[in-house]
Amino acid sequence: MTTGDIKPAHDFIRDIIRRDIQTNKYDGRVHTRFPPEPNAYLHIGHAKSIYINFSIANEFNGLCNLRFDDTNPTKEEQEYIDAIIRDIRWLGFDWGDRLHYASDYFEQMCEYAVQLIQKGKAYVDELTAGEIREYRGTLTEPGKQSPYRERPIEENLDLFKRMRAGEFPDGSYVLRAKIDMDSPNMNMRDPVMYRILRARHPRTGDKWCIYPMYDWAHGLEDSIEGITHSICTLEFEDHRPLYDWFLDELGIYHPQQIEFARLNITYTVMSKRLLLKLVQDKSVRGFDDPRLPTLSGLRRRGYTPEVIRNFCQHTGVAKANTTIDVAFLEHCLREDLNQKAQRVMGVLRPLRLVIDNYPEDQVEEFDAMNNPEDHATGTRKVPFSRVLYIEQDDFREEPPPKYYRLAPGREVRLRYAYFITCVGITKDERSGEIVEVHCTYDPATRGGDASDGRRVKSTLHWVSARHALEAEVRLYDLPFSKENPMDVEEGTDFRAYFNPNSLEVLTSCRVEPALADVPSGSRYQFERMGYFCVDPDSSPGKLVFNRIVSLRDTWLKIQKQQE
RNA sequence: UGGCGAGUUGUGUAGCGGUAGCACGAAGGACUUUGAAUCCUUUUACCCAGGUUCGAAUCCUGGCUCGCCAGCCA
Repeated sequence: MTTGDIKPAHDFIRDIIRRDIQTNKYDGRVHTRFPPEPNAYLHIGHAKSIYINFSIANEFNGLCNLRFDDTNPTKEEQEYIDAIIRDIRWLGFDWGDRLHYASDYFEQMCEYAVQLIQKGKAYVDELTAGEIREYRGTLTEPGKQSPYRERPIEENLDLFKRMRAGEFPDGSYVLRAKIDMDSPNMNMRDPVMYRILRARHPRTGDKWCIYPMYDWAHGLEDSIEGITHSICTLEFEDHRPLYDWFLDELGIYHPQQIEFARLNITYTVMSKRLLLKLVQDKSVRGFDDPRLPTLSGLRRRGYTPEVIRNFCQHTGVAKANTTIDVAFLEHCLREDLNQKAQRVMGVLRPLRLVIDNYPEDQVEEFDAMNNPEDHATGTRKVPFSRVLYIEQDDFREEPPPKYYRLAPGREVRLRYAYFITCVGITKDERSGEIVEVHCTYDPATRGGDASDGRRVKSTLHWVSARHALEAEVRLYDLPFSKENPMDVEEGTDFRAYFNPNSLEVLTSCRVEPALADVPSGSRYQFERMGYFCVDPDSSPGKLVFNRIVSLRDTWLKIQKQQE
């Protein structure tokens, strides 16, 4: 697959928009928006929505707004506003001067509410929350009308004014739309429009003590901003008749809502509420934990914005609920990083290797390619000496079938350096653990080629013990052990499937000296091991890398087959 | 047993009355100074049953299955 290709974007949303342009429905205009509630960090599911809204606007010469849906101050915080802005910028999207807030429209919304009251289409109710729930009926039984439903218009006007003025305690009154308590659509059974809520709002402070409900506010926000296509997720499908009702009763500009299926990925959870739980119970270290599908987590892990954009583009847009295989995300990662990441040698689990016939004090430098996918990146020098570290996995005393790496008596290549042959091992007398491998090298293979045409079956990465830098490497595995962690057995919680081995910290890794001053966030391929990103915890004295993703590993597959 | 929506290979997606395509995955092979990358080959699908039609994944009818909805959350 070539995720870099430009797909002739053709999905049901773009079909609708093309049709609307042809019929001149909105004077040919296309104006979308991404409307997050600032109550949590964004995750890759949001990235899909962001991608759809911004790229559609871009494709059709339209605009896309960023609008915070800040209608519930009990859950929303400035920290989230800041994080969301940072994440969308990082993804590479720009909303120009069109950063809006639902709270900018509170006054206008109140005026609309008064209009509805005046039309006899809204009333102040004083049923308790519990009573409202009872009166609403169930999915199969119709609701009952509130005894306050037929209050005179003047009284409603007065009460609503006093609700706003702060004359009543929290929860004592609500403003409800007067629609249809018998509707088979629960959303139409006189939904609440305003509640009394004394909470400090991140932007309006204590100015308001009544706040609009999402269902009331959302359609108005889109209308006020002149949005043409209000793209949202499937669960809002049966709210659409309600938005339509509000807009039509008010007689104001009417965008078209289009719903698409939200993104799911195997072995993770894609819900703000659940991600918050993992953070709160310290299963992970924060919203930016590299195991989480949050944008800040993926960024810290080492994802590039391009990976996420490609992924979003190629997962498509549809109305059927689907779950993408996490392997596809990893594919997108490797595809991008393979092009971009500088190659380097790093040993994760070091095993001492001594070249018996190499002069004690000699040091050589070999030229290593920075990126074979991009020769313009040039080469660097890698020091070589008598004592090296190789990967523990790259030596077996008793090699299994199809194992090509180093074993007693076997010859392999050290990348860019020499052919070496294993001539012996040293074991710890007590534990029996191999502590050192002894080899001889063939000076005629300098640079890694045998002039006599001799071949070896494998090439190992290595670092010079004297020159290597110590590093910490954090290995990540899937955050959950179950394909769908939401599919919980009774009495358990999705956290029962949290993968306790999703983080493994290796503290005695060795990397080549070229990595001495790497900046936080830079990405490398440790040859044969995977892609790694410098963590913010890293410093020149104490390097810390996150493994972004391993390389595809054929040997691992062979081993699994052999089991 | 109310309403809304959705069913194309293991996964995701195309198709819009005329040979079911693409990508991921999987399996095999070529190449290889990364068991990577790259290249080649193979593999499996139209939810079911009727109907319309020369011809149906596509249109019609009926069923089945799955998702969402009973916050003063969004």
